[in-house]
Amino acid sequence: MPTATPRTARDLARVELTRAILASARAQLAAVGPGELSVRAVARDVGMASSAVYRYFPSRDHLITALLVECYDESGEAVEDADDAVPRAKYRKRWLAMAGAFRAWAQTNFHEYALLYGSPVPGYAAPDETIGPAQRVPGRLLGLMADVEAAGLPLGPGETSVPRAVRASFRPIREAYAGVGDERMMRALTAWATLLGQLTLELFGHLESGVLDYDAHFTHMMGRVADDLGLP
Amino acid sequence: MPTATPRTARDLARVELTRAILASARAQLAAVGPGELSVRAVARDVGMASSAVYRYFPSRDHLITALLVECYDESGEAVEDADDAVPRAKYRKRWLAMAGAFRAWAQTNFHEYALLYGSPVPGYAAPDETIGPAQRVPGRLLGLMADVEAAGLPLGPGETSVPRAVRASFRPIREAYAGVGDERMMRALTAWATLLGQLTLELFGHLESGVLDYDAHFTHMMGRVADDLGLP
DNA sequence: CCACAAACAAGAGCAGTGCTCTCGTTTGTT
DNA sequence: AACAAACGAGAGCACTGCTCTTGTTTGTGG
Repeated sequence: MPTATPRTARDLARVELTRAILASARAQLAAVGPGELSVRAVARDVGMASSAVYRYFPSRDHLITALLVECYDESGEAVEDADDAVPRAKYRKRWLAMAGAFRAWAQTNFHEYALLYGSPVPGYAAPDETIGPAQRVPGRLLGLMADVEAAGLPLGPGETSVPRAVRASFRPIREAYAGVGDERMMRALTAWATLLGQLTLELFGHLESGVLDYDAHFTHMMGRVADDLGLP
Repeated sequence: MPTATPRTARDLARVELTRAILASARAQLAAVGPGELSVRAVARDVGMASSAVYRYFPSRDHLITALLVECYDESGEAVEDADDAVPRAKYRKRWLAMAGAFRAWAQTNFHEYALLYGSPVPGYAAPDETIGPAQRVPGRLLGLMADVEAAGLPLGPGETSVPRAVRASFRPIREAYAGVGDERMMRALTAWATLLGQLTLELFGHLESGVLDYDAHFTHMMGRVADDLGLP
């Protein structure tokens, strides 16, 4: 929802300052992590009293919400760009490009990744305005699945039947991505879980004494996931 | 490393109070999440000045470390118990039991799960004493793999060759679980990522508007992972 | 042009935090 | 009995999110 065009100088100053506050908060996020984000530090950074910041963001949680959508959008755009840079019919390459782009974004934006996919910030319930941006990344992955399905590509071996209860369970997703079959949908959801789990393991240090070459490990694992997804 | 048997009354009081402090912190963790854990609140709870707590835990981080090992051990014990309750040769059932027990522990100990597998606590580097307990859960999963390998069970279809670089990359794990082949090891690591990723998605609310029946979804997904692991 | 209300910025203040320092007391050992 | 170590409590520092009050700036309707 784009803000109405600022008519008065005050309106302009408001959007400018809002942007500056958000930018400062984002810069801090690069250094300290979501829980340590300090409104007072942001205020010092943009050069005003801490109480003045509350004119623009009524609470710290509102600031975090803004950061949340910004980061969801940023990561979403990163994987969309990566997807768009690959010919539409090169399905496997698209998947690998998206997974790689997502990982690259997470690596260079560690605290932002933690904000999005790590522990939820305490006492904070994500408002509805975040669910749209939050679904950009998994949405693109399912978009790839829809393309594959439309192309009539066969699934790999190991076709398990999806029980009725499970099928009914992800009906909300099914409706948003009609055309993707149950089996493929189930594999796509598993792929998303694997991708996120692997990134969590890697970035949060759970493989520290077990895996040496994260790049090779990740690439190979995503290739296996591509196999499971039936991407040629 | 068990503490030396307390000889004097003071030593006894010390282990008692240390336990009480840890218990209070753990109780708070059930309510508020790792980042909100307050030393002062713990002090109030056990009925002493906040400064006195620092005689037992030199910093908040040390307290968190103690909670970390306690929770790693607790979750590890939960999956070990689940594993032990199933006949050794019922491999598939063992996997499903472990995954289910791990999920159950995570569900009933949300903040503890967030502490272990969510965003790392800021400015905190997990000391070496945590890596042992941290590997109990994935260790048991790999233990199952070793059993399967020893039984000579074949792997399912889709045998991908593990590149040399990847094979060399998880050499530390290979050495700890000798006997597990590269292919099976790689699948086990993928299974672990999938399990953790799915739990993260589910518990941290990323499936909120997409999946309705978490139980059915999880059980089915873990069954698919069992297929991939070649568990009959 | 002027009055008026809304938006704004700043400062003080509240209740809370992790942590340190000091002080007097208790405890165990020599 | 003497002494050092461990202990508990309190005050204090620097910090946090947030609120309230005060005085100023800005845009607008008469």
